[in-house]
Amino acid sequence: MATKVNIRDVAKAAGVSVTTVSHALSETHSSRVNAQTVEHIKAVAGELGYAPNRLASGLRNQRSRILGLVSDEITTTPFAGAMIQGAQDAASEHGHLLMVVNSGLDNELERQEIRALQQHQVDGVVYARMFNQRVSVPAELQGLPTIVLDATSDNTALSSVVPDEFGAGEAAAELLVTAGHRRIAMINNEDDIPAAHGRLQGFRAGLARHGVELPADRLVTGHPSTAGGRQAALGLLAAPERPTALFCFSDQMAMGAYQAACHLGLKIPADVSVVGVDNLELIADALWPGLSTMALPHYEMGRWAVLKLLSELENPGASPAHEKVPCPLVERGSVAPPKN
Amino acid sequence: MATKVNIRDVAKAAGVSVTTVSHALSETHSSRVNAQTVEHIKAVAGELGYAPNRLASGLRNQRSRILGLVSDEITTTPFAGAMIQGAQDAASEHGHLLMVVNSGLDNELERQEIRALQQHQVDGVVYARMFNQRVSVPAELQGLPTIVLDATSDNTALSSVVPDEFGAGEAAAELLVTAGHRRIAMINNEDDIPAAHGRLQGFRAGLARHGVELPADRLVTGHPSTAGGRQAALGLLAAPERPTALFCFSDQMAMGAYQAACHLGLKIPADVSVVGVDNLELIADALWPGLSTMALPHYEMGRWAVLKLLSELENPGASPAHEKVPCPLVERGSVAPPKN
DNA sequence: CGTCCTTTGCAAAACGTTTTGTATGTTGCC
DNA sequence: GGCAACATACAAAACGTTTTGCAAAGGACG
Repeated sequence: MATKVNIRDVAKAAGVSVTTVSHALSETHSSRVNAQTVEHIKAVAGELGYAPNRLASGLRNQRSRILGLVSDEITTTPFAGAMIQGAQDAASEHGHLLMVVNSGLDNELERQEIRALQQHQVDGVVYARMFNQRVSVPAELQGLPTIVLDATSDNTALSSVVPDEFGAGEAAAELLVTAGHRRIAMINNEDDIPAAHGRLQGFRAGLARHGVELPADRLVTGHPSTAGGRQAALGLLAAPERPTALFCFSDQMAMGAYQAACHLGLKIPADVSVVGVDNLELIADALWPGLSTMALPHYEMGRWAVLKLLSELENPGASPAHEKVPCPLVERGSVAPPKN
Repeated sequence: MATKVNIRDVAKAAGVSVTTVSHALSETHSSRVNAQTVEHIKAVAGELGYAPNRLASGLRNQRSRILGLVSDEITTTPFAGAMIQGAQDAASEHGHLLMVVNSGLDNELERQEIRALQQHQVDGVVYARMFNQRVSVPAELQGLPTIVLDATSDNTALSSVVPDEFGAGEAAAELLVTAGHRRIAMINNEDDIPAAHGRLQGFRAGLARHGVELPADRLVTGHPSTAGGRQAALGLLAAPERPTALFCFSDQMAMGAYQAACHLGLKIPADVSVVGVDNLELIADALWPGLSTMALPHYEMGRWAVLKLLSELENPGASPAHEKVPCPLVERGSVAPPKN
C-alpha cells in the first residue's frame, strides 16, 4: 500500500498509454490530449493515489526540485528556525523541497555536506549565516546557483540578503528621541561585524537628525551575551549623569541591562528605557516588562533567498540583487519618557 | 564545470567499462574486479571529481538515501535546532540526507508536506514534536518506516523516543534535598501532558525517598511561560512559611521565578534555590546567577531517532523500541543550601 | 595437450519518468 | 470522393546508475 503505483499503472487503469498520462498530467503538454481524456486520467490517477516519482522525473529533466540550505550553526541560535521556516515555506509553495545541512565551524565538514547536496542534484543552494557577516563562499559551490543569506559575499556576483541594520539603528534612535530622551547610550557588540557597524551608524544618524549626540563615554562595547550587556550597563548606569535610555546591540545584551537595572534598584522603564534588537520571543517576551526591540526579519530573509534562487533558476541570465530587509519595531513595555 | 562528469566519463578515462567502474566503487562488489584496477579507477574518479548521481542510483536501487523529518513547529521553539542537528548528524554519518518539513498546526498542510516527501521517495520519516505529548501519526505515513520523536504514538508499533521525564524530576528532587532543603515547592505546567505528569511523579518519588513531602499548597501550576512562572512564584514566595527551593517545569518558568524573587527582594540562591528543566542556553546561561537545570536531550533524541530509523531500514523485521533518554543535570549557580 | 575451473571484464536490462517523432483516425475542403 | 490538414494517441529513446548473466582469458590439473 506504499508508494507503489506508477505511471504505468495509471495508464493501464485509464486504458491509455503512458505517454498520454504524462501529457495529461503535465501543465505544459496537456494541450496534446483531449480535455475529456485529461479529466478521466486525472480522476483515475487521484483514485489510485498516484504520485509521480520525483527521482525519476528529476533524472529525466535534470531538475530535482530540491534546494539545499547550508548554514553554519543551526543548534545554537534561535534564529535558525525562522530562517529555515521562511525558506521552507517559499520552497514548498513552488513545489520544491529543502535539504538542510549544517557544518558548525568545520570547513572540511562543510565541503563534505556540499558534496552530498550536489550528489543529490540540488538545483541550487542558499548559503546562510546566523548573523550578518562577511563571507567567502566555498569553491565547491562554483557553478551551482547560490544565494547568500544574512551575510554579504566577497563575490558580488552572488545575490544576497541582509537585514537593514542601518535602518534598525535609525528607528531605535527615533523611538527614544521622540519619547523625550536626550541622554542616550548604546551598548554595542565588541566585534566589528557589519551588524554592529550598521546599527551604530544608523543610530548615530537617527540621533543626529534631532540634534542629539552620542558622546564617546556613552558608547560602550561588550561581549554579545547577557553577561557582556550586564557589565556594560552596570558601568553606564553607575555614571554620575546616567543615561535615561539604552540601545542594546541585541536582546541578549538588553537582558543583561535589565539585570543591571534590577541590581542597581532602577526600574524599567521609569528610570531607564531599553531597546534591543532581534525580537527573540524567548527573551523579549519573557522580560518584565516586555522588551521593545527591532525585529530581525529572519523569516522574510529566508523567504526572499529561496524566491530569488527560484527566479534565478527560471532565467539564469538575471543580474544579482543585494537586498536589505527592513527591521520593524516591536513595541512592548520597556520605553517610556524620562522621569525628569 | 558543474557536476557534469558521470560514470561513463570515468569509464572512458580509465579505459574500462561502466560496469567495472560501478563494481570498483561499490563496497560490496569490489571483489569482482582486480585490486589494482580498483585503485586505478578510484584514482581516475577522484581526479575527475566524479560524484555519483544519487537520483539515478536511488531510482535504480529503490533507495533514495533521503530521510524526512516532519515537525509541528520549527520556528517558535528553540529546541528544534538541536533536534534537527542531532538527526542531521546521524544521517550524515551514514550517508543520508535530511529533508525537513514542518506543518505548523495545519493538518492539511502536513498531509501535503508528507506527500511531497513521498514523491521524493524518502526512505523513512521521523515524526517529531517539540515537547513530549501524545500523538496519532497521520494515515499518509502508513507503510513508510516511521519513528516518533519527543512524543508517544497511540500506535505502539512505531518506535518512539522521549526524555526520561520521571528521572528528571527525581534528580531535581535529589539535588535539592541533598543541598539541605526541606520546604520545597514545584511550579508545574497547567497542561496535563506527559512532560508535566512525568516530572511531577519523579519529583514526588525523589522527595519521598528522603521522607520529604510535597503538600498541596506547595504544588502550583501555571501557564508554561515566564509570566506563568512569575505569577506562580510570587504566590509561593509570599506565603508565611515560604519554600526555600523551587523546582520549575521549564527554564522559562524558572525565569519568571527569578523575576518574582528580584521583585520581592529575595536573592538567588541565598534566599531561594531554583531548578529548571530544558537547559536552554539562551535562558539558563543568561540568568544571573546561572540556572541549574535538567537538560532535555533533544540532540540525542534526534540522533537516536535517525539511527533507529536506519536500523529499521536495514532489517525491516525488527521490533519497535520505546526509548527514554536521560536528562542530565547541568549545574550553574542557582542552588545552595538554605540559609537557616 | 585437453579439460575444467577461476578470475576478470563487459553487454544489457531495469528503475519511472518526459519528450520527440511518428502513426492512426477524423474532419474539412475542393 | 480524394487529398490535405489536423487532432489524438503511442512507441521509443534518454536521463545515470546497479546488477545479472555471460564471455573471454588464464592457470591448474589429469
